[in-house]
Amino acid sequence: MEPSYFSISSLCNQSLSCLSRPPQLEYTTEWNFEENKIFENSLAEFDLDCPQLFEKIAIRLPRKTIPQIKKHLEDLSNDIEMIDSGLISVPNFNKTSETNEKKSAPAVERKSGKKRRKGVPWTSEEHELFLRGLERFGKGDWRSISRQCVVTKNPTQVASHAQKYFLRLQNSGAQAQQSTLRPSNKTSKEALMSSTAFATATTAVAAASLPAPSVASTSDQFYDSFHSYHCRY
DNA sequence: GCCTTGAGTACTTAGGTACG
DNA sequence: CGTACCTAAGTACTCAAGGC
Repeated sequence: MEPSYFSISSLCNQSLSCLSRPPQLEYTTEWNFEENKIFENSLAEFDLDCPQLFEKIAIRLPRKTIPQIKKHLEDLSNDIEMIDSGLISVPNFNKTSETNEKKSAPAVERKSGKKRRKGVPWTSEEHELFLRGLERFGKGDWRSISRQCVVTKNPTQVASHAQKYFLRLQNSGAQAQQSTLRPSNKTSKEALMSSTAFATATTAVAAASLPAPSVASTSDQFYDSFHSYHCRY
């Protein structure tokens, strides 16, 4: 039985009572990048059991109705479940990776005479799958994450990516911590981003420190990781 | 516009550990 | 004991910023 990250029915049954919301703009059914980002950030910020979750998100997404937001969350949940259950395959980036390697990642001659392939940047999709794998299998099970989630990367690559990822989280956490001690010229928005990054980073690092696979316990940990990463991209 | 430099990131490798 | 895997540390590369 695969873990369900959130119970849609319980969420949908939550009270729809009145929270103040700005006057509606023109509603759109398409979700653009910015809206998705706001949506993800909101999920990272609010607990999924939070009362009036959808109303709070809707305040941030004036061009979306509450039913649209519910549907979007449901779609996201379905995607995760279908990937987890193997009903749908993870998007295969092998072809593009190969293409990219040929285009921009030629083998590089090393001092030792061996050839070293130039690095292929991780896409946001790959990192999202990595985070889902991390949530599902826990820190350390890079083989499972590679085979079942990030199929475009081998276990060594996944491990390497994870290593730098957690290092980055720690660094950003330390920086954010410093920024709270030593005020800077940052704008309030930037300061907010730093504090958010610190909060999410520390949570993600804490989650990652748990023995595998118990890390896959709460959806907020998943979204903390998800959120902190997407702040970067 | 070109060069230098430093930060960021992907990749490699050596050492350690768990398992059959 | 051999194999497979993970971790930590180091290496190589890209790119943006700054100086000239």
